[in-house]
Amino acid sequence: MLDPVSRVRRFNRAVTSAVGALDTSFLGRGRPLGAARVLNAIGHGRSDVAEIRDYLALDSGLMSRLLRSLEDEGLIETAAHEDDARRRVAKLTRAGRREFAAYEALSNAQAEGLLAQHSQREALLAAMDLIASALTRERVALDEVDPRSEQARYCLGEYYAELGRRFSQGFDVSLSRDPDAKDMRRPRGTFIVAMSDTLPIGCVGLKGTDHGYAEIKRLWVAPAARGLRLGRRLMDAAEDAARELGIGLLRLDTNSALPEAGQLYRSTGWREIPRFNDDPYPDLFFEKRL
Amino acid sequence: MLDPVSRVRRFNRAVTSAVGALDTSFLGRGRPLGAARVLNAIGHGRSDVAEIRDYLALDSGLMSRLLRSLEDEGLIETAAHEDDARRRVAKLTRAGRREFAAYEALSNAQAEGLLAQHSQREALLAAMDLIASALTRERVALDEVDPRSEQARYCLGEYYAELGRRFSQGFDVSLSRDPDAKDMRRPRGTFIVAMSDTLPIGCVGLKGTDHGYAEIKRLWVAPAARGLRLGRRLMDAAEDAARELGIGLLRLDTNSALPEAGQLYRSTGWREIPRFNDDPYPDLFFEKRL
DNA sequence: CATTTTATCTGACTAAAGTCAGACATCATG
DNA sequence: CATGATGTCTGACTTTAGTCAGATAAAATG
Repeated sequence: MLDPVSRVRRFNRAVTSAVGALDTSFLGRGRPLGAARVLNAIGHGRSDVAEIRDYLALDSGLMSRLLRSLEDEGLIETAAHEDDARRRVAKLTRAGRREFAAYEALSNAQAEGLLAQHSQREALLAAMDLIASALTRERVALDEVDPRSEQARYCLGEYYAELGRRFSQGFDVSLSRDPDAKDMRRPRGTFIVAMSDTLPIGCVGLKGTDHGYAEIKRLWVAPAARGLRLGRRLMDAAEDAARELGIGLLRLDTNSALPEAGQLYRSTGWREIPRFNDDPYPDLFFEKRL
Repeated sequence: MLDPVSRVRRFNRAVTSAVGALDTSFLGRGRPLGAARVLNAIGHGRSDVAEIRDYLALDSGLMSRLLRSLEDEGLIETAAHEDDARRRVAKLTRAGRREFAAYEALSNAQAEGLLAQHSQREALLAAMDLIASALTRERVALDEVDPRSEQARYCLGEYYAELGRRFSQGFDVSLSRDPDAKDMRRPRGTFIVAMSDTLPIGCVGLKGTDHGYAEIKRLWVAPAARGLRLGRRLMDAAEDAARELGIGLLRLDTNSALPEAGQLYRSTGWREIPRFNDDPYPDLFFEKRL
């Protein structure tokens, strides 16, 4: 009763019935699940018919019929794709948006019901984040985004909060050398976030300088996503971007209060060098030639 | 992207596809899911046909056909129930046990695959326990068991380990007044474990004495199950058992290093009394008249 | 012991999901 | 611009799941 596999299987059973309950509530809107799923996929912004078919793993014949039935209900409209008249795009009508909103309300109610079952909400949410990150591990997308984008700002906020917790003297962004956003945009540098589904779970910045090297900044991995080797993937992506931009030398600074970071650098070809800036927070400095 | 409901829904999506993958692998054995589910229910020890039907929420007609198809495959045998010839009981044949083992292997492989996705196995397992406990909250069964049973011994082991962590001086069972198992069996007392599915997640002992009162001992709730008001449910069950046994006065001892326990007692009609034993660990003593 | 209740089974049915082959229009390529 | 590839659609089909109304036999009840 204690072995890991039984614990996972107990989790599976618990979660299966919760998921089944959502399906049942979806059926309450008088439409087969297949049609409801297509409607929801369109509502969530998937317009390309081929993409929906792929996402829901549907046969093209079945997909076609489901679209027809939604059209007959007056919930969607389809049209030929602008660039390729073989492809079709679907969008919700006014009635479709209403119906989609009703499904959204059901999903939200289920999610809230699930949360309400536990008085330690934050613990439950953290556990869910951890599991969702583990399960979607191979579907984590590394996206280059603007360092001022919502995703980037979220990651940086979490990063600063974590430094505040980990440094004995706390962390104050204004004392640190805050990189200029334009140094982390192409062609001088870039900013990469790791997205699991719709949640940012890690980031790294590549900051261009005028001193013949670029710097790696703001490497962060969400607590729920640790253990997935995401730090390494982010670093690899940043180094790839640097190579693309013709950068031959990288530097970074870090702090010995973050031992896992130092270990990552050492194991991936970085070598320690003397201090190369006067930022008060770092006490370890690394360099890597590409 | 940060609000609790989106986090829950992200978790739902992640988990749905993992669960779907198991169904798909079950289909790989060339049998519809309905039949596979019935076979597995029988394999897991459910023999009574009515019980299986109830568990899987199947119509009696459908259930009957599924049993017939498994019988035709030579995987199960059915017979009339010993005590009631209307009822049927099903059991696996030799071939059925082989086939069941194959399904078990698939389930175990899926569970292991899921675990392998995360290098921090313990963190992942703890998160799964937490979620499974929250989701099966209303299905937690309070069972009276022998204090020497496997479930009871597991709970006590966890309980002692936790005391060791929470007491600054550690905890050594041999120094404490370890209750005799026979004092926690009917008719002198009882021992109750809270079972979530197959996992014990809490316990409490009612220990009979010869001094005109009974004692509450070993109240424990697994970390993953805290916040579900399980402690209160266990105490209620223990008090109910005491009333059944004709016990009019209850006492217990606890330690101020366990503040949540003290709070529970105070809020449920217990009043503090002077020390009534010489156990070195407790420093708080309570009494409740039933 | 007659009557009612219960557990299972059978036949007849429907709905939903999924499969497959071919038709058709459009696009990409040499 | 002929040819093959691609994306969608339609018709014909099967499988799976599920429903419902009796039929039957065995308890339970008065």
